[in-house]
Amino acid sequence: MGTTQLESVPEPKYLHLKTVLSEALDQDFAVGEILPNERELAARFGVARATLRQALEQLELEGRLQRRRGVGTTVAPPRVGVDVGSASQHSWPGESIDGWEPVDAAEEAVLTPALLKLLGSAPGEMVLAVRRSRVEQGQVLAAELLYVPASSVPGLSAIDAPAGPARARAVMRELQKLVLDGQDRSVELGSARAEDAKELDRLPGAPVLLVTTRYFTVAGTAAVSVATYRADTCRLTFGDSGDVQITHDARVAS
Amino acid sequence: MGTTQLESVPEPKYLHLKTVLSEALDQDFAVGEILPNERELAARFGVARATLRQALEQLELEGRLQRRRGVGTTVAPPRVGVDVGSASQHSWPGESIDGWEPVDAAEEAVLTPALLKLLGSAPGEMVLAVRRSRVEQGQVLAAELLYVPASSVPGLSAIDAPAGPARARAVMRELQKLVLDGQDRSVELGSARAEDAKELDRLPGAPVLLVTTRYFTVAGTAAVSVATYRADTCRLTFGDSGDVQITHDARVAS
DNA sequence: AAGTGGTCTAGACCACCGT
DNA sequence: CGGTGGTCTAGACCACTTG
Repeated sequence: MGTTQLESVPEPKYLHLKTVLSEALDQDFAVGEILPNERELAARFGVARATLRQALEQLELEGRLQRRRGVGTTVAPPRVGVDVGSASQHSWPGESIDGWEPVDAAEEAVLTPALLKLLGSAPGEMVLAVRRSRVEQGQVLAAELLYVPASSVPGLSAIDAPAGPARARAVMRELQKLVLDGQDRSVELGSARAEDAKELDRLPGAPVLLVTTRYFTVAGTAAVSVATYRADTCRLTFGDSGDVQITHDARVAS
Repeated sequence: MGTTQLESVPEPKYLHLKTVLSEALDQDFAVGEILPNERELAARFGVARATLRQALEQLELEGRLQRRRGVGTTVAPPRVGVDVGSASQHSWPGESIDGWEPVDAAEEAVLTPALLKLLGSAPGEMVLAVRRSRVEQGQVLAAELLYVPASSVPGLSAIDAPAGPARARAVMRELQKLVLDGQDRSVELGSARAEDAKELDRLPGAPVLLVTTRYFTVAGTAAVSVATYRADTCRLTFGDSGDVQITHDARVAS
């Protein structure tokens, strides 16, 4: 008798904290609003900073918060719906106006075994790598590496544009002359390599969605794209009628 | 003078640790093999356990490791390619034999504002919720909640199967009589709710891939599915020729 | 009971951003 | 410069699995 056992399975502190914070975000904060700093929040809830951070981390993972070193923690807007192309269409990305910006093209292309397998090309064969980034409303949403075996695009050797965006654009133009026969795509969770992290304005190791696409012509695999999307801000859509909108009913900060 | 500045931008310890471990996994360990425990690993690398854990956490996130409380940390097999349906097909999931197992069906259906919006149905309307789980090779890969407005399926009220799998199966049968007019899909990162976590044999908060699908008939939105996939073990494929295989060249443990 | 990973603490210092 | 989030430490205890 006496002691009431409220929770037979006591919830970890950071999980409880997370739900409490989550509700507070819905009720007491507006999008863009800045939260009290971590030390103060921790004190307010009577936990160590590490515990508080564990809760914040998950909320950021879910796209509810945005944390920036030296600045603070702000309430994130609902995730952007990013169209990744309906699988029924089969088109090179960037054919219509959709935010893909060519960055550079290199001939080296560091090929992992996994990539070689995807390309289905002989080892030692020349493979171009085109770097592009997907920008929307001034924010970089994704960084892409497009691997193109030289053999799949005849006109490739004639390109003499200087390194940089111009060269990348030239490669894309050549590529888009090919008639696509099909494509397949896969999505998985990853963490940003240092290089991509910088491009995405995140810290290395930040969670990202890895979208791997193979482009086929009748001749075989014409190219493989590996696109790295910010997992915190992006919701990938595969719409055939793609106006899916999940909106939090949060007011906009003044 | 004297001190050589080796790294102008010193890499965080846990990141360096991660790459070291990653290489060790490729070279010195076989899939399924069990690693030394965290305390020993930390000591071996001369770091605090928390730091070691930060590295392990990311490797698990990338699907390289699997950690189980009370057991240990093992080398994970390459991610399973899980077909999520080609967007060009438009079929109810589970029409062919694909691992979806009905679990239960309830009439309550806790509807968040976001879900209501997705369903496009009037608030207060009756909405059924069908629980299913996707099992492959004895492992639960995903947990799904299928929301079905009663109004979209005429035969629904006639179902009198007892609660449990039988009831869920009956609802699915009714549903599959409807002719689909289209569907759209979105994928985003989330963390497992306690309920789903249990189903997926993970801890609450574990990273998951949230696949939201809307099914349309000519009459409008017929159903909305929210599927929660284990992000650590699953690679979602949207293949039209779906044999994408990214394999680590790791040997299988004896 | 012993051993594992999971949670939590109270501190310290560092890297970065703004003023 | 002061304030923010990011990294790191050395401990402690808890929850879980297995023999």
